[in-house]
Amino acid sequence: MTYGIVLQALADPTRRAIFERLRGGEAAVCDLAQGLPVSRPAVSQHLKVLKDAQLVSERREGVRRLYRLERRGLMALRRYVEGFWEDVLEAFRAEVEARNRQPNEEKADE
Amino acid sequence: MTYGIVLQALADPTRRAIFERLRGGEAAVCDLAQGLPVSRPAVSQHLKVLKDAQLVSERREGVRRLYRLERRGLMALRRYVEGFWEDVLEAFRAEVEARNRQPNEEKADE
DNA sequence: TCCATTGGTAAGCTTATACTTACGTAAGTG
DNA sequence: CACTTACGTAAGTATAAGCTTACCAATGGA
Repeated sequence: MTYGIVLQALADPTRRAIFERLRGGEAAVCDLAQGLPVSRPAVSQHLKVLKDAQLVSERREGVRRLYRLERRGLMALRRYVEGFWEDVLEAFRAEVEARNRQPNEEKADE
Repeated sequence: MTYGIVLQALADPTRRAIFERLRGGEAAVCDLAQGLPVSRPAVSQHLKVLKDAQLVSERREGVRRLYRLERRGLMALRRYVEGFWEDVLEAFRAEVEARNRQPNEEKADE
């Protein structure tokens, strides 16, 4: 049920840019803000959203706060997508099979 | 690059409800609207967004339009998530390994 | 202690978005 | 040919969401 907040968090392009930037390892807020077309406070706000979605975590080091990827959020999203994917594949297989069985009578029972 | 529109489409709870409802097979717009707390036109608008994201497809049958799950959109999202997931796991493994190698000198090269 | 760096938060603005009602259209039915 | 059913779209509105500037707290030198 927590994948909703994850999807919402990743829906924003700026937030995705931050998230994907952290693939390269942890980074401080000011570093993230550089290279983005938005202000540093905006980045802070985005990081809060990502953190609430458990997509990133924070670690203090002196004055700086280093953000890194956090597995939980992505894991939740992954579970959701994979589960759905299985269903879709299964439905697809069933449909193909049904079509092969009765190639000329698709609407037999309607 | 098309996963952005998919994420945005699935970010909305009502849209997710429609999407998940279609797990059970194809359904017409009016059927979808029943069981949702929004009007039928709202459902139509949501379906358009889902269709643009290639998460659903449409089929006409008489007056009705039957919507069903479409694999492309979910596939794009799946690729994105899986790729990211691999990276995260890899980073995690590398970190654990580094920690095991030098248990008392985490900040050796800083 | 004073100042610089870092970053979170508040307040306000502006745009995006999800909703509504009203309307037009296409396909079946008497 | 009316009439009904099922939908999409247009127009308008209200709330959400992302951005900005201004401000405050905490840390680390000089």
